[in-house]
Amino acid sequence: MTIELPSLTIPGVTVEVLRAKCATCSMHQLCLPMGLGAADMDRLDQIIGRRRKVPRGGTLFRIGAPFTSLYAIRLGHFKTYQINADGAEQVTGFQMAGELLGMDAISTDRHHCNAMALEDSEVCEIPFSSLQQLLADMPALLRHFHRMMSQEITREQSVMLLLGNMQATQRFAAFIVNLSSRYEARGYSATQFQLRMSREEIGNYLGLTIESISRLLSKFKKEGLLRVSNREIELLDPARLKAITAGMDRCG
Amino acid sequence: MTIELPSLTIPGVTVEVLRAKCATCSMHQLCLPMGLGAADMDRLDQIIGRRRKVPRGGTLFRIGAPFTSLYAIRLGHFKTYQINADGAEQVTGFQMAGELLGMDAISTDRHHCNAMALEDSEVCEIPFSSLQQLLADMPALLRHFHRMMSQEITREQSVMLLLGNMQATQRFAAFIVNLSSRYEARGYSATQFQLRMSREEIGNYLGLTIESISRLLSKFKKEGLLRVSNREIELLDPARLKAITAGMDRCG
DNA sequence: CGTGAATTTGACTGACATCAACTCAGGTGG
DNA sequence: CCACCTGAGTTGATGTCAGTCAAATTCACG
Repeated sequence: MTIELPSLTIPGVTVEVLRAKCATCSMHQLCLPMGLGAADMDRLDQIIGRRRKVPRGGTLFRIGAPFTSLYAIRLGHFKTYQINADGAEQVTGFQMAGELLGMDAISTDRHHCNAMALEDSEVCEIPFSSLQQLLADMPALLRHFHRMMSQEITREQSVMLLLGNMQATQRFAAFIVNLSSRYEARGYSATQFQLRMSREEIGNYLGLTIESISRLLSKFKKEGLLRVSNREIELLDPARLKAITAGMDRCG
Repeated sequence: MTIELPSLTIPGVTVEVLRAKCATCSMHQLCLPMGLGAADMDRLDQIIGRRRKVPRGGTLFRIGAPFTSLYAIRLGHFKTYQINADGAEQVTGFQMAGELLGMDAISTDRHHCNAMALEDSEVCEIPFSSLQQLLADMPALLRHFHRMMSQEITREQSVMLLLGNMQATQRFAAFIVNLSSRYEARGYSATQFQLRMSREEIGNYLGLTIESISRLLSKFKKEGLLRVSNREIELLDPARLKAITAGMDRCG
């Protein structure tokens, strides 16, 4: 187990999490926050299934596929998306290393969304049946697992808020700020990072068109909020971006 | 324990659930689907805390309040809503008897949304610490609890789909169809029911204005899809409504 | 009944979508 | 090395769906 990451910001609260990771996989999200003893940690390590590489554009699981495992992202980025009855996609989230995929499939034993790698990525498979047995034995792990599912619920609620009553500018600022804080939590720069997703995917996620995203990027650039070069982004005025996110910025 | 409800439709799959309910409370959602033995059922009954009445317009819990219990709705209807940084509300869901409230609070031990009764209602308090102990002992209950949390995740994903890429007409049809199937699952009429929420609350939930909702109701009425009288609604052409929901209806 | 709140309806407006043309980056092959 | 190609992204002109504003109507309740 190696010390690695500083702290994780959960909407509203900052918790000390992700401080180390398993030797087997980067499962910060399952191993860590609850101070498991060494023996417990071993048991957890043992149920972690095979690692799996997913190439850029590759699919980790599809809607309707039987659910057997959760997936912890070791490396890379994913998007999850739903397919409407009329065939339209809706991106429901972007996931990065240290996050857990597949929790929506527990309800019916089938996946409810597709998960696609945005770049060459690697995941750890966690057979859910094994995990369940462990959960029954390890209250701390159980509690943490519940926190993770709950966190996914609150994440989605924020997206509902975003889609339901924010304007385009506010949505986009919120998106940038969210990415920024997630990279920061992982020990990366909060002000400089690469967008792993296309403008189209961002637009789809935010309920906007690709043209709108492009215009918003230009606007933010012009206003000195961002430096943009292709998918490389630098936040020049994080405070103001946060203000826009919060709807406290009326001039933009 | 009394036999009561037929079956519950989860998006995509129909599962036999909710077949009976506890004597203590109408906790279909926790007691039922996993064939608990009588002894287990007793233990579950014992941890159910006091019943609590919430009058119309009353608040069950507020954003930021410490999390101690989940709440099973015995009777009545609730709405949950978030408050934006700039004070705007966003309704994140409408809940009815047999549904569980408060799961979003597990992640940080604080509530992330407000829950307000839409009519005089009654809930059972389920102290989460007691529930956790039970979960460790009863694998079937544990599995079911996970299903419920997962179901909330998929529910929210559908709302994201709705807000992210449906048109007003489609959103509203989806809303009506969703209510209809939930009432049907509870043994009530699928074609005739009361809207417990105001036009404003519907609009807020669907990312539309109260005027738009009003116009949509009128439109559906004119097209012979609905009969509407105040908050009383009758579905005259459920099949066509479902078609609109699915985006398969281009004439509307 | 009467009063205020909720809802409906209509006219107008605006934010974002759509359509279309153009630019640019990165890869391929001559 | 450069011409070409392709797909991603940008920018501008125009259209439209739903929002805003305002007034009329209905409903709920004392």
